[in-house]
Amino acid sequence: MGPTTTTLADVLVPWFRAHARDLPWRRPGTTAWGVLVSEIMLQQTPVARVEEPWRAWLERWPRPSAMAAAPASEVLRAWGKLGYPRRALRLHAAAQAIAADHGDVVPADVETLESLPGIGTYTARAVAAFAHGQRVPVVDTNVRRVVARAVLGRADAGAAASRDLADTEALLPDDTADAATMSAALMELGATVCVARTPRCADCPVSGACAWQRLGRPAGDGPARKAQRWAGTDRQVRGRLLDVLRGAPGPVPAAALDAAWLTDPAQRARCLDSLLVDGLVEQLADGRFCLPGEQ
DNA sequence: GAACCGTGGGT
DNA sequence: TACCCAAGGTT
Repeated sequence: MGPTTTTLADVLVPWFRAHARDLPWRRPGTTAWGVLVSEIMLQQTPVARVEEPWRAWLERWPRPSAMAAAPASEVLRAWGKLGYPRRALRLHAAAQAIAADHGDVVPADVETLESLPGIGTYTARAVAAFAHGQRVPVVDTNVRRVVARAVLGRADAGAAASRDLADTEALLPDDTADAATMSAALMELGATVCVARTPRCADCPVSGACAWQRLGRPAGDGPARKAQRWAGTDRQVRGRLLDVLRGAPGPVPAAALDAAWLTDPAQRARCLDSLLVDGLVEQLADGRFCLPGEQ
């Protein structure tokens, strides 16, 4: 054994205990189901927009079996405008699988979690670590950015790679409980201090050990991400169509959807078809359209 | 690996 | 105003 050295975890774990935001899904007593719901809602959606819907969901559907019993239409309405509604559909399907195949208990095993709809590399490990206390690396966009800067000395994380898991696993303390806290701390640092656009290095607990800082904060290689377009995209049109159906009490005539996008009828038709393919919309025998399972 | 999938707040 | 970005997953 050589001389003991201060690790990133030695600094970040205490920092997290002192500075962590009081988010509802972090409170004692939160179930694994509650953690899973929060993780799905937080996929590409900011924390501030998730807090209220999360509370409402857990009150209405406190267990997977409760949500599994609800029609998909109600799940989509409760999802509201959180975005990417396929996430809601997959969460509904995951709840049905958990209720039917796992005794209404959210699995703790990463592989089993990954086999559920809508649960990928990140979410499976987040649930394993934050809900079940396992010592597994949890790598999201925040963690990749913190590791890129503090450890690798780069301005930004590149594209996600399989290597990310090993890079992060190396930072976890041996103690299982501390490892989960470290993962939460890395995410918290990336979300509140080591942010993408204008990092607050003056307030950073690890700036003294940061490789990017040591190198003089070199600039990145330009835009790491492609600009997201929005106006006129299929995503916008699909959003408009679904918004009509969410706002209606039941099935609507085709004309109601036509009115939602007059700019380009061909695009509107194509988007409606893709929503049908995705299972986000259904058509009744009488020609009207509705949310799935509604009738 | 890249494109696609919503929505809205921050700068 | 435009553009950036957000606790990703699936194809």
